Amino acid sequence: MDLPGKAIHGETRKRLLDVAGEVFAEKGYDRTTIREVCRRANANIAAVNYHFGDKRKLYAAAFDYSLTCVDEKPTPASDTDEPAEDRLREFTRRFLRRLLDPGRPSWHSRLLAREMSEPTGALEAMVRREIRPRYEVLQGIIRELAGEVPPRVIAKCAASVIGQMMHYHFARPVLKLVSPVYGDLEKHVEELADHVTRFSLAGILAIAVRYRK
Amino acid sequence: MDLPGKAIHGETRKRLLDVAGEVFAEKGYDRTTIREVCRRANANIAAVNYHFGDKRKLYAAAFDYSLTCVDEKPTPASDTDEPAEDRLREFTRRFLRRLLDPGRPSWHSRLLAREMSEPTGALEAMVRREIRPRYEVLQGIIRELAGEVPPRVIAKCAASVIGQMMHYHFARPVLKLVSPVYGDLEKHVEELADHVTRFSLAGILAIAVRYRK
Amino acid sequence: MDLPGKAIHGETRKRLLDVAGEVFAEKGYDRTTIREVCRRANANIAAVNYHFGDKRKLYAAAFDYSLTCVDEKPTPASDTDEPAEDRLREFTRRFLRRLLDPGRPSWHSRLLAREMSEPTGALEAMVRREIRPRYEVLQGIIRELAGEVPPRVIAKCAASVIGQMMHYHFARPVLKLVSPVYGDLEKHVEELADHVTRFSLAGILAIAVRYRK
Amino acid sequence: MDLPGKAIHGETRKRLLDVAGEVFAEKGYDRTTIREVCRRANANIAAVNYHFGDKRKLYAAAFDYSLTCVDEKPTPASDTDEPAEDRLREFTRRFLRRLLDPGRPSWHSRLLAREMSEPTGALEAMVRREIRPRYEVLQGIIRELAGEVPPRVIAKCAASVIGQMMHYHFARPVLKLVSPVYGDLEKHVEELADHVTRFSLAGILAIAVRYRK
DNA sequence: AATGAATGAGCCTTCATTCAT
DNA sequence: GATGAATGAAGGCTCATTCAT
Repeated sequence: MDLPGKAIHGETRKRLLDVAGEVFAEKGYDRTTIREVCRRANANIAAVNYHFGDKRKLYAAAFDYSLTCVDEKPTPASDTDEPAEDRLREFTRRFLRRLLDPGRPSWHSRLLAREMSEPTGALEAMVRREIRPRYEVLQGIIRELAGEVPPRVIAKCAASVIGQMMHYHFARPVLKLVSPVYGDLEKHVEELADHVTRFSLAGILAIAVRYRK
Repeated sequence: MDLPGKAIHGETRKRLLDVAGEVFAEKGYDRTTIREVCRRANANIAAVNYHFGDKRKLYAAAFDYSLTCVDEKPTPASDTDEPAEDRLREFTRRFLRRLLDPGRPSWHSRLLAREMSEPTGALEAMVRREIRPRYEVLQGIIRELAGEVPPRVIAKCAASVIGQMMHYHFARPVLKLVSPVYGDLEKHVEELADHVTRFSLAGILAIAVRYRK
Repeated sequence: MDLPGKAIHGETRKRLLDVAGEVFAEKGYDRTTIREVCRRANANIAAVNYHFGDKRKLYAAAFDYSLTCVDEKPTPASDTDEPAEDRLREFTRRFLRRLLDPGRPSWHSRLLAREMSEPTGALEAMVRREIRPRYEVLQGIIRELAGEVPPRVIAKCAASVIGQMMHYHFARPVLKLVSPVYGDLEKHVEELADHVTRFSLAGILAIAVRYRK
Repeated sequence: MDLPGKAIHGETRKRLLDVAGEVFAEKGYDRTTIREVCRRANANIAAVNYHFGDKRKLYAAAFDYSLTCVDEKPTPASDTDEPAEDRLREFTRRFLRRLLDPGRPSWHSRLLAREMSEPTGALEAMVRREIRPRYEVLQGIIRELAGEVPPRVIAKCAASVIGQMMHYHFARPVLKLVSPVYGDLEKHVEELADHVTRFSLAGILAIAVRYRK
């Protein structure tokens, strides 16, 4: 007998995961209630504890799941033999597109943003699987551009590149209040990518020149 | 002899404000309980209601108070006739010092960070009073460096400069996980300021050159 | 062996309803705490929220439940072909018995009394289901006694009959203070019913005679 | 120096009393907060406790004060040598006028109504000073109409007369729901007084006749 | 006589969690 | 595998009241 709302065996867990990602991203960990998650997932109130143990573990699972969902290869820009400059441009374009494009399942990056400003312990896996690889790709590019410079300098340059882009994500509400220009800017991803690329390119080279003999 | 729980008339409100700032910054809005604030402020549980009305208003007041507490003048770098390059250096140094120096009452900037990632409505005043003036100072410096370029370009450069620095604040937990280098870096404010200045200087000039005839 | 606090599945709701009726009737809405209701119902403090949503809805449910509990048929006096006079006597007897008999679950009528003096919105259903039918029965009897008189006159007579009886309920504390006689009277339901019947019969006929040609 | 809102010495107490009567009548004892009373009386939050001791005593004082405020003589209908029938008419007219006339300071009777349905202990004085005298006047009239009948019978008749009238006060919300006719009726005090007089007159005489030899 | 600050008790509500089925 | 009933801990808030001035 098929009761309405009764899903296929084992489907509940997946639905829970999907909904949890959205809700956690939307409201943050604390403001999210497992009641709402269960309701939106059309599941029983006890389902979370049944499938995941408790709220925290649901969060961890949702977070982890949000990573495996990302189909896009994170490192395609590195293993080519294009010039480093082009690869930098490609890197920023991809990064910003992913960060700002409204078409994407935004809850993924929002989840990340939340996790960054209030880490719950689920961050580590994410860094290992998502963030660090990107940093490494970027550092590879920078190394090629800068030549023989200490790793510390590479690190600073990488942070400078990423920081410029992340700013448009994190400071979004502030930027909009600072000037209407920024409200408009976030819609022009390509323009931003171009700006960041040029700005960073010059920056990297200027830094590097000090370490050349 | 000062018995706990019985302070000088009118002191409680101030104590509440101080403690609230710390706790809100430390735990975020939701995880903060007015019970804890009151306990740490050595005040009665009803004191918040009496002095501020409710939790949200206490938050707003603490936030606002955290702004008025900042004694440092926000715009000393602009009204000199030093070369723009030096003023940029001075700007980044001040900014980073304020952002990262552990000696400062950290809850001020943490409060800001929280407000940025989950705005509660108290953000607007802060932008008007704190953020925007700084952006304007910075944009003044950039304009001087870049010469005749569209305001939109100035805006992008300003975001690039600020973004580099804010990244060390916002992404702190992530950076530490990415590489131990970053954990060390945040202790060397002067070094970072120097890096950001050089990197940005080159970036700004490179961007500007495209708009020169 | 029945451990307290762990009753048969689904029993709690009913127990809550029963106790709530009593307590609300005894203390009024405001003075009633859900804590006490839960304690007396041997239920957890959160049970009210779980089963009814909140205090107000518990009240509404208890009120409604108190209506469905009344097993006695409200209209047996009307569908006979006894003389109208006898039916009036039967009506008042039933009414007063129900109003004053200490053997009955008093919280039912006390709940009604409370609702009358400070309506909470639950009154409408009660009027529709309990009060109006009785008024209509009574008006039927009066119409038969009075003959062709305007509906407005019927209405006034009905109010006069009911009012006499309700007075013993509502003004009970006052009446006892006015004279000890009243303290005694409320125990003699049959005597009161007889009095009200005779008094009203004469009243109705006296009123009616003015409208006869 | 005269601060605005600063009243003449000793005025506060009186203002408090006035406001308290209104608010208690409007909201009932529990729903009334000392804060609101003080605010509306333009007095300090501690004024109630200062002048009256506590909330309950304020209520008692306001209740008592509401009695002394009634300028109208309660017993003018008795000391004439008009025929008893006319005096009954006059009694009901006064009673209903006072009960229903919207022009009067309604909080007086509302306070009484509240006190009747949930006595707080302030009722006794009121009965002694206000209610009992009226009952005695009415019983005098009835005695004159009924002749030699037992006091108990007089008492029942008095309750029948008063009950008819009080019903329009107490059951007002119910009556309006039962039929729109009642909503209209309460505006026609004279008509109601006439009805009650005729109805009661006949009732009293019919009761009395059984005790005549 | 009167005040504003401060108190402590207690209420309703909400939440994550667990139990019995 | 999954559910609905039931729990207990705690949180925000409100209120009458008192204290020091």
